Amino acid sequence: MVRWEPGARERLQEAALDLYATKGFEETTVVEIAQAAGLTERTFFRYFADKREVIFAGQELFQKAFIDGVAGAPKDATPLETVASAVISAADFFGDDRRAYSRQRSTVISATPELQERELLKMAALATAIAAALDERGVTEPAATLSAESGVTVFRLAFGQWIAPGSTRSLIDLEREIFAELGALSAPTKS
Amino acid sequence: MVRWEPGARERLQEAALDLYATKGFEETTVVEIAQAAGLTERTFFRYFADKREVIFAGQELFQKAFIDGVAGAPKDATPLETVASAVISAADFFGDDRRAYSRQRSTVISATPELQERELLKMAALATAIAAALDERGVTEPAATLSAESGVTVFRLAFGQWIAPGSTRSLIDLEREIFAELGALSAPTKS
DNA sequence: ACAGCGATGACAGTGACTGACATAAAGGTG
DNA sequence: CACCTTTATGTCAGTCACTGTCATCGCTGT
Repeated sequence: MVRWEPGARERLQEAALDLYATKGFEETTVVEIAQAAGLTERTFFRYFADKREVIFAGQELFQKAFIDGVAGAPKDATPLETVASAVISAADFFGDDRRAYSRQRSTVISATPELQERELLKMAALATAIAAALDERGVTEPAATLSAESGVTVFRLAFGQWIAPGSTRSLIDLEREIFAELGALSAPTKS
Repeated sequence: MVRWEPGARERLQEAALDLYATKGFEETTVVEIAQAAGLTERTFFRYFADKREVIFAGQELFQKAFIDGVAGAPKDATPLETVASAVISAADFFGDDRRAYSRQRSTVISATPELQERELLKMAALATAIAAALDERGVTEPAATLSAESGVTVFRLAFGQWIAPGSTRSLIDLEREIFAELGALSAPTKS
């Protein structure tokens, strides 16, 4: 096996993120991305459904980790405990090495409503998949959806703190902390 | 005051929903919507930022009801109770008279990923606004966001049941029921 | 009558995205 | 090695969402 040459897909992804970060999403044309990758516009659209999707490709493994985490949770766990265990186990995907990349990517998304919409759609799909996995385990609605959505929200909050400037704690720690707060929400009023 | 003539904005909204429902969103062009309303494409874009937005215009009052509901909740309520009270009070917006319309609108949205994205963005904005209102009341993060997101999720689930075919119960009832399930989620494991 | 103003139309332009077809490189089969 | 098939890419034309600019039309107050 010779040295790894990045394929067209990888070159397009890198060029796109780079241009979105430097010029801005709207100011970047697909033609520019394609040229930067040494390809044509038409080829771009053979790899990615649209201009937004190039930022979100390759999250299937990460989403699969969530689902597997649900399936692998202890059988006697409550729905929320199940989701917590899945969310925490999926955090392995985000080690310190990915922090800088995640930061750049999130900065671009935060700056672009169009990309935020797409991210919300991905998260909604993730929540739906988690709810379905809970269903497999016998959790009924609406508990399944409620737990799944809560878990995704915790993940998003933890992820936001994880990539915050100056943050140095691990994603797992942050998730655990926020899950604890979630549990405290339904606690009786302190009197 | 003479008889009410629907203005350009209303005609566009009605024509758009009608066409989206009958022909489908992607198959409908903005020119068609404008023609159906007796206007031109250019005028459409003077009233709505894009082809999706025409379906979502006029939700400001409804979102305002949520925020006011948060501000008007009893001072000794927990964050989750506060949000529940807000969500429940905002349900007044959806009486039985709006059910048929809401159904048609939701059917169109469910059939169109592009519209789902926009709806998710609106819901995310609503959750952010609710969290900010909680902040005003002294609720700290991440409890504020967690509560707000939970409340919005409950609303979405209840709304989904409210417009389900054959459904006849009131939105408020459905919301109460699902909030109860949410509270039960963090209950100790039944042993 | 006229000046100003708000709503609309007309028109040209950009850029995302698609379908159809051509081409070229890579690999297997006789 | 000639041949065929597959796969990746380029080319081109076309549609449609969306924008900037300028013209026009009708109303309103003076």
